[in-house]
Amino acid sequence: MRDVAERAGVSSMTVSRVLHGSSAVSADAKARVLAAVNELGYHRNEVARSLRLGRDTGLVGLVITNLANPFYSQLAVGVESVLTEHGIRAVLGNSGEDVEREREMIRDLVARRVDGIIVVPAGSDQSHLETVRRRGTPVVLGARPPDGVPLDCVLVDDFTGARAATNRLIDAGHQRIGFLGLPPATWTGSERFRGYCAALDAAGLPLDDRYVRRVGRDRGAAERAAAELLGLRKPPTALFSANNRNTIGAFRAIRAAGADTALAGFDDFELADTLGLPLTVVSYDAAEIGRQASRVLLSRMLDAADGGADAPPRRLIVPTTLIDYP
Amino acid sequence: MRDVAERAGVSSMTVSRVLHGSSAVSADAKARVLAAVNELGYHRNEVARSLRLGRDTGLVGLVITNLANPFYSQLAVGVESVLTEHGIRAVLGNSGEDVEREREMIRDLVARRVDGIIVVPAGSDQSHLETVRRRGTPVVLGARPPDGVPLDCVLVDDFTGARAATNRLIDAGHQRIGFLGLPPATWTGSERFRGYCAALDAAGLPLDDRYVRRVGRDRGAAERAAAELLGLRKPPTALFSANNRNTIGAFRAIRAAGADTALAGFDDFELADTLGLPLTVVSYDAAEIGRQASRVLLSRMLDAADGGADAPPRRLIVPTTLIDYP
DNA sequence: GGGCTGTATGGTATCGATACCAAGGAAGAG
DNA sequence: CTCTTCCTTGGTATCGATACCATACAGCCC
Repeated sequence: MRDVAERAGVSSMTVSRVLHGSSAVSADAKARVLAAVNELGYHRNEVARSLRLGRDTGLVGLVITNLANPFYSQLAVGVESVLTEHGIRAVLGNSGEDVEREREMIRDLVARRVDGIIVVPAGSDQSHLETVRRRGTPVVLGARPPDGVPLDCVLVDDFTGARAATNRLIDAGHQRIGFLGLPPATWTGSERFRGYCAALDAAGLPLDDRYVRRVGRDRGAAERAAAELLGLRKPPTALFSANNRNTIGAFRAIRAAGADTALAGFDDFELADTLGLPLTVVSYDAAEIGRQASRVLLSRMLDAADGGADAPPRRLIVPTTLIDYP
Repeated sequence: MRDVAERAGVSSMTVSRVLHGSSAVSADAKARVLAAVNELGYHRNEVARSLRLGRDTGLVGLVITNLANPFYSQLAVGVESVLTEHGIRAVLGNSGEDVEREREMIRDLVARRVDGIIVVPAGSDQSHLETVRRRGTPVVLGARPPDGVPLDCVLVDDFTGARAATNRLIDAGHQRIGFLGLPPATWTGSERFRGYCAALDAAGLPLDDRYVRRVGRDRGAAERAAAELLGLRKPPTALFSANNRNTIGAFRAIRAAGADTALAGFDDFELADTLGLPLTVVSYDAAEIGRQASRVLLSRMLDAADGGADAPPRRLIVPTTLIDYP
């Protein structure tokens, strides 16, 4: 910057004013400064700027449990797109569902003085996130709810989506509908099961424990569980599966058994239209979770910069839609 | 830091030394400092540190063309995993295959004084990347080769993979093998076509232009092109498709036609084993590209810190393997 | 012309951590 | 006992940009 000032024949203050664009500078000086900037290919040093301002690094932390999962990578795309519009960059962290790694990453991001953090929390202990927020760095949760701490979050409408998919099966005349899903300890697993139950209940159908299997995220386990359901003396005529891995497992079991069991599942996936069986999926825009989380975070960052009020935590819900294949 | 120094009854220099861990500090002072750090929950301000050092922000830029594509998100996972081992974080940019956005992002990353940049270049004009490198910020290309500039890169072995897949078809006795692929202007498109040609050539089979279709990345277009090939008077008995979208399009066309055309394709994909037709795919570890790119970048960063030598650009190749489904 | 307002510009201190130099103190050698 | 040497510690300047205050000068009114 000193070089630019010297070349333009002004002081570094004038250069700063031109680049920052705040106070009045004569047209003449401004032109000379801009010319010098161009000639020297000068960039303002953002590190020094941040240090002086004591805030506004223009960086936001993004901690995700598993970036290789298309759901989360789309969420990241949504985050990146909104932040970029505001001249902010995301600093990436992949926690691999490990709370300890998440904790370290958050600690590191705070040391780097990021202006805010978006995190898909790996576990139910979120005390470190609340600590960070209380110290003045806004935190927004994506895809999973806060647990005992007052944090903003953006969630998929798991309950409504699961209920709608189950209703689609009920409307088609099915009365014995199996459930293939995640352990109830996870938010998503519990909400989707709740939607399934609510649909049965509203239709006056009984909830039969023999038709309910919790298998985790593993495709093979889902396939075996679905095969078991199909092998019952009085098998379900339809299955609702609570995520795409389970849906694929169920699909394989149905095809292997040569059954004509109807299938509906949470999560769209790329080849859903190519499998060759009728299939209903609950679809939603994963990037939208990221976009909304970013917008909430940006507004919190503005509040924080104004020394602002501690508004109560917000909970935003991204809607789902049903898609029927083929 | 001043607070910590005061509480521990030492100067800020001693605190710095304890945290940085370089010079000798008495066990007594060290203990008092660490206690004070714990009590106050102090983190070193990385912004100030970077400014003082004039380098070593501990940040690396990662500019990707399309993070929503599983190939690139896995590449990002590989990058992140290696960088994290070294206490470095990735700053994310999603260029959307737009050279202008890429250029702006690179400019921004330089202003933020990142220690290095990994980029999947969006276009053939890479002059801005070379400019950055010459100014002292190491740059490594992922998944696409440098074009007229001496940059390091990590590539998939497109040629060998395509040749091996085509050979698999030839070994099965096929003599009329169609090609479904990307426009030759892209590196990947050209290399994979070259592999296909080399396999035919080595087997003494003629290259027949009527069996070659370039369709881009669109699945529908691939499906139509494959249907055309199958509808020829003397249709190919096997198809090689140059990426997973094309493979899926070809699969749909084959199934729709009720043909028993053999199929081999570049890129593995999640449901390849569930489609129910025999299929050979060229598989590779996308995360490995990211890991290798990170390692090359780290070694360049060390060189740069040592004021080091300008070693000639390196080109690393990630191998492929054939997988036969089912 | 004196005093006043307002604009354009420069000087200086500062953000927080660290490099460099200097100095205090203890231990060991002669 | 003194001198040297090592070990530990503190003071000060510095990285680059900006907030704040001060200053210089032009234009205006009475």
